[in-house]
Amino acid sequence: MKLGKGVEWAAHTCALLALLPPKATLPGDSLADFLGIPSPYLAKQLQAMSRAGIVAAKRGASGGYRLQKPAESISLWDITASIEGTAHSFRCTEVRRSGPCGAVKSECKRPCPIAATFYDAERRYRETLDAMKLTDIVSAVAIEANQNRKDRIKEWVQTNAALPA
Amino acid sequence: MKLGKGVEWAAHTCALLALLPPKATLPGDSLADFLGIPSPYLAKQLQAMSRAGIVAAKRGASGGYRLQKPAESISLWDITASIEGTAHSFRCTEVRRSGPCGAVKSECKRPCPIAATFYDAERRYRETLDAMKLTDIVSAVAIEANQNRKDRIKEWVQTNAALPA
DNA sequence: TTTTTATGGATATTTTTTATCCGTAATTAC
DNA sequence: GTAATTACGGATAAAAAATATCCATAAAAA
Repeated sequence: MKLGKGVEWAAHTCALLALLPPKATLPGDSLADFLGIPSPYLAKQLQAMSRAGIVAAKRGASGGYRLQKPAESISLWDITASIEGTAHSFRCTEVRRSGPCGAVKSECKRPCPIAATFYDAERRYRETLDAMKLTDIVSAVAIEANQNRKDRIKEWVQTNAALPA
Repeated sequence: MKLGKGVEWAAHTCALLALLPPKATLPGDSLADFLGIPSPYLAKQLQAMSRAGIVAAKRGASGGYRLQKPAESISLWDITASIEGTAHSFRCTEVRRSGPCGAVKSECKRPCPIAATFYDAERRYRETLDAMKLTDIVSAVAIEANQNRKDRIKEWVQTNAALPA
């Protein structure tokens, strides 16, 4: 059971976008530069989040990305789901139906108890991520950071962000 | 986030082994046949469960596999962990440390709040699977099955299981 | 002694992940 | 209006992981 590293990138990207003044945007290349990750690949995650309605993309000069919703209504699950999808982690191939003693359809009205337990576990996993909002992440990160770093981030944002005309 | 299909196979295999009389064993080939899955690959999962102390393997004629512990002390998490390992699903590459505004070591004493949330979610996932014991699975499966299927399974077990001399 | 069966290693195949590139469209700056 | 900037979508390629198989060996029973 493994998540792609795009999830980590996407989450940190959103945490950065949450610091932008309203309506301001940051280009994909700048975001990748800030995080020290390959830009063309991050672009994929950004597109996915754009399609999911998490970020708004603006083309053209002084374009880029910004959050499309208030940070308190974006959860870590929203971000994860936009990158990884919402498919079940447990793939039930209905083994119980095959083999010499396979069950017939009438015995399989309810989901297999093994699959049902995994789905329940996944639901709890999802709920935990969904309870963590982008605002919570930003607060937690701010607590850890020292003043010097906060200043440098602020300066970097002012240098790289574009405000609409 | 995806689990290999070996997990499903391993779980159903254990559910079958739980029906054996004490000390009786079932060969790997028979287990694969019962589930209708490729035998050489199931052998890998059986070896993994053997190393994890979930099943006991007995070589030689009339050998095979049986549960090594009482079914009530084997959980769905035990089985999953033996096949998939216990590594975190979220891979934190400490992105916060890199880039032009990367955090210094003293700011990273606590785990990144993003990673911490994932670890918390994983813990709940794990706890849910750990609460489901093999005995619970066997009971749940028995409730769904009709009498005819139960009889056929019983017959199949008697035909294929080997009792020690 | 022969047959049965698990073990561990090696290998092959397929799928997924990771990563990059490019032509196009949209938008702003000049 | 023109040129520069930037996102978008598709195509592609390289790397890694999952899936699947085979074989030589060891162990144990018949």
